[in-house]
Amino acid sequence: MVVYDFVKVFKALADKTRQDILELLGEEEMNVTDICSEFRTSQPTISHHLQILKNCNLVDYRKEGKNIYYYVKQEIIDDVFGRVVRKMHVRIIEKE
Amino acid sequence: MVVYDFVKVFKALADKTRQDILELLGEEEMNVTDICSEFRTSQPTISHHLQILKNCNLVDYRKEGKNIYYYVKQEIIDDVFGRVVRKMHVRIIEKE
DNA sequence: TAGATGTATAGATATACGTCTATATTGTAG
DNA sequence: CTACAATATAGACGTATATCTATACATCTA
Repeated sequence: MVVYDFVKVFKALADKTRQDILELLGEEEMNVTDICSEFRTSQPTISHHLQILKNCNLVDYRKEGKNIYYYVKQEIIDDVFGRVVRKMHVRIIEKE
Repeated sequence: MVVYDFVKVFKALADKTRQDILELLGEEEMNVTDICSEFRTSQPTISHHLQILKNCNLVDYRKEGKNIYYYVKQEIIDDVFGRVVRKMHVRIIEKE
């Protein structure tokens, strides 16, 4: 059974840039250069954010030539938030 | 319509002590002294954490004499996580 | 009204974090 | 092999955060 460090996960989510990156990657995988072009932040900073998201297992990457494509690990997102939702007794209301 | 600052909320959740406080309060409301007795942290520090949770609307309090009882605002938790779950396309798996 | 109890605020301090520039690393193509 | 393109790492810097002690504020009770 996988054990999550919820503090680590929430810390990763507690930054606007990383939230935006996750939202971007939620649509489709992207390489670092393309991700960077969506922000006014330097490439090394984006790289740093990607490492943080990777460190808590929310994203992963695959290499293709000199490009590195990052993508969301949806099973992990599902699992983590499933646990959070149960732990916090969240009632998910369906959106009309 | 309420607009949440998700960064603020996740920052509030990105601390073990605050997660533990929320879990405690998830069971039943508690006054500050009783909350403190569950931690090895000073009372001012606990007070500080409670203010942070209060600031992002995850908890509220009621006064009763010289005691202040803090409690979880479950509707907010439900609403916030409902939004997060939709935004991140989370599939909640029912636990067997 | 004094003292005691419960809680918050102020101020100090150490550590963590987000950002940048400079540079290293990896991979491709001439 | 060299030059360029894509990405990561190193190191510096300012700000934010978690914690503490001391103290203020609020409320009850004798």
